[in-house]
Amino acid sequence: MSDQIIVATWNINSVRLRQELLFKLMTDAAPDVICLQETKVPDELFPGDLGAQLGLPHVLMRGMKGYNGVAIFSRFPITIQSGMPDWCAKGDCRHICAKMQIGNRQIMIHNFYVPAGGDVPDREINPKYGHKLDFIAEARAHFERHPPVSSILVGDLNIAPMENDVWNHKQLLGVVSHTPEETTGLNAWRNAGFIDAVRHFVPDNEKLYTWWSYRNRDWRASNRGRRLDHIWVSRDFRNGLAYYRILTNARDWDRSSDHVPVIIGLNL
DNA sequence: ATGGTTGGCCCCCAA
Repeated sequence: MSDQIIVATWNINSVRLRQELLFKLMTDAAPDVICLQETKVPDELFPGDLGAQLGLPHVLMRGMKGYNGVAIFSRFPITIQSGMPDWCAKGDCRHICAKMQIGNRQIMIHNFYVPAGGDVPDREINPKYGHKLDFIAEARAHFERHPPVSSILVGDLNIAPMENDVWNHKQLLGVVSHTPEETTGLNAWRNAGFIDAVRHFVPDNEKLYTWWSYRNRDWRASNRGRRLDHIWVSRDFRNGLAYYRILTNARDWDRSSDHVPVIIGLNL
């Protein structure tokens, strides 16, 4: 017998402002696990009973004042995995790792918020870009030293790695999120032991987006999207991949995030 | 080449 677990990832862009939208996510996708990025709230101010109200009572969070912040809501008990690296020694809140026991299987869930990287794709001029490249290089090195098993890695990775992960490949080659340095780095990280769970289902020549800028009058009409939000699974989970969903309609939810939820069903 | 919008917080920063 195999259990199926449904995992969602979403850059919610302030969990306090948009917590009501999580109930829509529950209605539409019935996830067992929700991983959030950009919660933008210190732990002591995190909405305390939100998880219980969602029916996902096991909650881990790592937040700070004003920006960054990640959280995991789960239907099943989870415990934090301690001893993870402090990426780029910044002490910021861009990663949380949970262990989950389902039956006799122990599953690891990594929730990442990769630095956006600023505007100029040159680390000499723009330290944020250097931070981003260093972050993904460290993450790659970590998973090469510790190859993932029974692991799910999700998050806003802030990189659209493939040509059809952006609305115009040539035009975005010099734009942070789609530069060759970033896409090469992200692919190397993934190849440390993961499969792109969404591209597992969707051919490379098909456009896929999870983010549309706020700076468009009509995001759906212009459709200048990028696929910045990802779900990867370790190679031992390949045969368990059951389905994926990108909740594009969430971009039209009331006061929406600029990112939409990405979901997979995984048979364990 | 530029501007466009949003959230958090304390007036400008990060995205």
